[in-house]
Amino acid sequence: MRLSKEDKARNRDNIVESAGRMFRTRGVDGVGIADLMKSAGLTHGGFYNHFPSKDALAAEVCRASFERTLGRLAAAFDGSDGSRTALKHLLDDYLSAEHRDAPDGGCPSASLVVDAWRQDDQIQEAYAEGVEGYLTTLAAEFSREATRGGEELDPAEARDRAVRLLSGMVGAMVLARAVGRVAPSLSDEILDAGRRR
Amino acid sequence: MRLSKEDKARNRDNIVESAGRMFRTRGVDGVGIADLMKSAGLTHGGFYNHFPSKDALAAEVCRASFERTLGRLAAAFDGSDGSRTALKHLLDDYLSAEHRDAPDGGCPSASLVVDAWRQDDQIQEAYAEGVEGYLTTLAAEFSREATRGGEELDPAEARDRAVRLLSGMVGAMVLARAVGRVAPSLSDEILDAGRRR
DNA sequence: TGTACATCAGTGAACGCGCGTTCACTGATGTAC
DNA sequence: TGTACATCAGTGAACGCGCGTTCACTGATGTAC
Repeated sequence: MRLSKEDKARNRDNIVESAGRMFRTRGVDGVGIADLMKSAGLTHGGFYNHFPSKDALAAEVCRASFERTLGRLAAAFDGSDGSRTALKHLLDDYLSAEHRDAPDGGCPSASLVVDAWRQDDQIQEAYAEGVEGYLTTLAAEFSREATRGGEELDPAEARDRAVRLLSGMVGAMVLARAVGRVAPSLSDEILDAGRRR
Repeated sequence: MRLSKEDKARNRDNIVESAGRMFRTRGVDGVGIADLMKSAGLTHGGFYNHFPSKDALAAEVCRASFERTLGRLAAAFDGSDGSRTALKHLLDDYLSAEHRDAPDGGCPSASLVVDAWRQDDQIQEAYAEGVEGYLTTLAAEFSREATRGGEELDPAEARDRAVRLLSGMVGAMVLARAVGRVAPSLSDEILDAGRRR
């Protein structure tokens, strides 16, 4: 029962979408092909009509996740009204209990960081591109806010701050998740301290 | 061929030691019982004479790794000569290329952070205790340095700084590792920016 | 536009492999007398 | 202190399971004429 091109494309999107949610929650190793195809409403055998391997899917998922969150980030910066800096707003959203407890729709920098380290290079490639995108966007916003405040900001310094901000956010998030089930108050404390940055 | 108690204890120590190195490098899921027993000079069947399960070993490894690195940290703080703050020295050591490239002897906060998140609660328990130990030690050193400098430091503020320092270090390290193979210069940049903190 | 045929997305069984765990066995160690 | 027996650490085969991947098959879609 061959499907139309539109149906096939929709199925492919569904696979990437649900794999994206599952990989971010359980890690690439924590989700089987059968799991993820079932969650997309299909059976496991058809997987290879869409992707050459699980690693290739993971790389695509990484790309797609970064693309979406980067888009949201850029939109938030563009729509910023200046009453409160957009970067402060980002920090509060990022280091929230909601984000910690729902990795599936959240930032791939934090949820896929170890998969990028330990899995295939394809995934690391997509991950590194995503991180670079984040840094560029963050550095631009640092510069924009400085300019708006009438200050001068060396581009290298803006970049430096972007790197430290991302490191701090990712570190706080992975730590908060790593103690979340057994030490919830420590986990909250880590998020709180990060927000007071 | 039953072994003496001393031999058995030595074997057990060897297992914890080599599992510690392997888990930190490849993750708990990345190392099989057979692998790790072989690396300790034994065959896989004997594993269960020492540990009730792989998760139990992982928790023990987590405890042992934190204990050792915490001991080193405390010793470094005690032996500090004050010519350069001990915390600055820690930051330089921690965010070095050597530490990034050799996770096996390094800080478990960074290398086991995702295992603590996604694996069994036993591991998370040991991990959370280790993090708590780090934070206590770091906060005490913040207070000590402030006192030495003739300043007043609110304990809550010292603790806050400790949390942010650890988040920043762990975040920079996991990010640097996550892009290290495909984007070595970005990886170096992340470590450099963290050290300039 | 209609027809005949090739293509190919999805299905579900199967393959081969590695994993965590169990088990019967061996023989040196520890212990009761 | 010496002896006889129980204990138990290590060995390596085996078990059961789930995984990534392959494959023969089905039948609707796409296409050549």
